[in-house]
Amino acid sequence: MGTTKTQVFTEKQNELANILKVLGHPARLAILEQIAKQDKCICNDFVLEIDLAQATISQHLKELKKIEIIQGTISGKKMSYCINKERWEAIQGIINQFFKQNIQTNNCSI
Amino acid sequence: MGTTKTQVFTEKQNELANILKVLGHPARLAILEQIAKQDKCICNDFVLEIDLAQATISQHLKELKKIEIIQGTISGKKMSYCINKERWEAIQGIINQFFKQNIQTNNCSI
DNA sequence: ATTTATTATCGCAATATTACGATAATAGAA
DNA sequence: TTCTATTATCGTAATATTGCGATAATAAAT
Repeated sequence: MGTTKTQVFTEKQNELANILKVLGHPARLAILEQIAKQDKCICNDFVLEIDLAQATISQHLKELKKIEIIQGTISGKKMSYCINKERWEAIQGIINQFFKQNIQTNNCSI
Repeated sequence: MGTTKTQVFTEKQNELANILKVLGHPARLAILEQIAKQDKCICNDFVLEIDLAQATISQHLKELKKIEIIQGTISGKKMSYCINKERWEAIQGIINQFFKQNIQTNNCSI
């Protein structure tokens, strides 16, 4: 227990759930917002802006990298993170596809 | 520890993160899909469709109710769940607002 | 009144997540 | 080379989540 029973669900459901789960943390949203609007995006920037330990920020960055919504390049001793715009839009698309499904509004008598 | 440091983030970030977190589970996506497309939506329907114990389904329904994306009405001894369409669309809007923020694409040399 | 069907809740075990200090690893500066 | 800055990773503690069986609660059926 404690583990999600992924075998029970479709690939699509698991994939979307995983994306949403990663996005479902305020620190990760804050990081994304900051990367999106800023020019130079190194990990230390986040540490200065967001009141979390450097180790914690680094962990969150790793999660975001896993769903490929951001990517990092090494530039000297610093790390430069940026949005993977294609993936960003793809994710937006996947989410919207979910929300655009037809909703039966006549199923409940409210 | 183990707790998200919500004080550190904006109301908006926490709110969106919370919504995404709830949506970030395949069982809850499956439930939403089933409610959305079906006509009669009682808890037992989910138990028959989704291979999870009744107690587990009930718990997931509770999570979904918390963000008000679904609502339930008692009809006899059965429970009728349906999508809260207004909220559904509002959530879609909140998510899209996040994704529509301007992305600096020239921040990383890739 | 008793039984049955339906759903919520409780209590628990297993696992995951969050956060952080300490430390490693690396590159540039002195 | 030695020091410093930057970032990742390890280990760990606290808490949260997931899932389930058992049980409670309620309404309908018998």
